[in-house]
Amino acid sequence: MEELSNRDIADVFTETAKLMELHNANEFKLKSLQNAAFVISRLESPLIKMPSSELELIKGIGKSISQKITQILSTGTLDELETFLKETPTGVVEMMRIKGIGPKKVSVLWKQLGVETPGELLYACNENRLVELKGFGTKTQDQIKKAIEYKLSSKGYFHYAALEPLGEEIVTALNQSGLFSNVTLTGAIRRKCELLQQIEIIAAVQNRNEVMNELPGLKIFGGYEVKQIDSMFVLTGPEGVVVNILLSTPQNFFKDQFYQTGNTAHIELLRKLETSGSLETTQFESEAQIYSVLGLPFIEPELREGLDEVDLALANKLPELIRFEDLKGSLHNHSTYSDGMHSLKEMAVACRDLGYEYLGICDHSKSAFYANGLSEERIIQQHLEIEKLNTELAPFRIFKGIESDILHNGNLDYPDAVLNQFDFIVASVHSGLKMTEEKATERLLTAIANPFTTILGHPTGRLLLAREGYPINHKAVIDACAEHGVVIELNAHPYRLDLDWRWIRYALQKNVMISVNPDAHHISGYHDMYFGVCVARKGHLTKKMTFNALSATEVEEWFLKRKQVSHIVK
DNA sequence: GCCGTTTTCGGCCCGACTGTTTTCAGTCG
Repeated sequence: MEELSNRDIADVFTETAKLMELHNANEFKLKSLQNAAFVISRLESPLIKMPSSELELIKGIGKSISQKITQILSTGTLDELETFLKETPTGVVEMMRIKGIGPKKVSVLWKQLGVETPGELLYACNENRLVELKGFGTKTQDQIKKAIEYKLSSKGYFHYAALEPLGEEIVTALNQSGLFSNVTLTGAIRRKCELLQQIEIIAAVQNRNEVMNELPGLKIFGGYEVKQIDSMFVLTGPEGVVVNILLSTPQNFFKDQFYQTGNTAHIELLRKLETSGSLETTQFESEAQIYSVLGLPFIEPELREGLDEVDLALANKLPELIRFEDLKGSLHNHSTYSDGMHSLKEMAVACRDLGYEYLGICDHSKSAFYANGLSEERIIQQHLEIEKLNTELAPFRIFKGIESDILHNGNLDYPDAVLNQFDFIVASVHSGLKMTEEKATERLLTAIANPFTTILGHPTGRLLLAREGYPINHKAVIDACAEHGVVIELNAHPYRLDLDWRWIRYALQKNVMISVNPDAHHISGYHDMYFGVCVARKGHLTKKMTFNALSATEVEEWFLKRKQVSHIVK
């Protein structure tokens, strides 16, 4: 074992004191540890060289602490520390390392908000949950948010939504620089993968040497660290964002775009179709031409994952993918009735102005106390307001929905008589996220079988780069939705994208419709449906099978039919 | 838990800073 410095020993005491504070241990006991850490860190001579009998002579170190020092020197840790660590979720310990929050604030976040990882905390910041807590405010929330985002990005992965705007901005800047004849995104960002490690770009230029010196100096790359490997530039931004720019030529541009976009498996599958080096010798005018030479229709970038897209293309059975413009309404949105930022009317008007036919308002149900879930009285109040707005904004239509918590036993959150007052119900899990797969699946199956359930909300509860979803048997859940005519939500929040796109194919096989829901807590949240469409396309979703690509009339008919079923079953 | 004596228990490291307060609590180095 490496020799422990005074610094290391002090750190063990500091860490222990922090955990003691988190667990509300004796204030003065932990202060003595803090004090010991302070004294030790300022000590000139290394404790490891000191006879243990002399430890107690140091001011601030008594009998107990000198024994602790001895233990640290021989084992590298402390019994107390280990005990506290066992009693604390690792994510909570990690939260204490976030700059700006210490044990007191972490304790509030953990105990009052139920937040157990930095990722969940980031999500809570985005949902504006912290500002209401005592001792917290907007500035603290912003500061925490920034600190966590930085931490996450330093791990090397980014949410698609975090990099896409920058990617587009760089492509535009490169185009406008006049240095290149053609510029495009490639790789995972062009395939619209939900998580990205970098922004990949191809830029075509006739004379490579001309741009070599100029590219790093472009204004948009101010503050970037630049490395050049052959014809590839690797630029690292101040926030840790990595941008790879591959220099191509006008002649090879589409070929390079093609090779760089599909993942390795996709390219391998296509190489098998290649006859006598047809790709090597030919110059192409477009990517579509490349596929055509291979005897295939154009394969959309989102599909180039090396699954069965090449077989489908060979059989001419590629799906016609859903487009963002196909969406006709937005279901599952929040207002100030629960934890949204805008009033019902503001949400409705904004939705209408974006060109949608309808809005499904789904505030939280009563069990979601943290989100100001609706009591039965407030539901009545909200419904009156919706009716008034429906007259005012016609033909725009607001559907009365609720995001009903799925309770631990799988039941919904209101009695049937109350559930019956809604046009539709999104049933979601928000608590008890640590069930076994068997229990979590059983819970969902019960909720799906409930005749009032219209849409199953964010099926696994995952938060990308932040929290694993609870484990579920996807096939069993999708089968149940097929059996009971329940629509599955593709929650389009860029942290969720849940149902995972890899399961959409199975849902489609079972004839289960998918609703691309923004879960908007803010007017700007409607845009998230775009990210939902990105991954929905990866999952081969079509317009026909997209629930909110239906017109207001069709959706209304579906809701009515579904409600009739609930009466028959009863 | 440790210290320092008013020798047996009461008070405890510190100054700056920030953000949330309305007189202070929490964090940092």
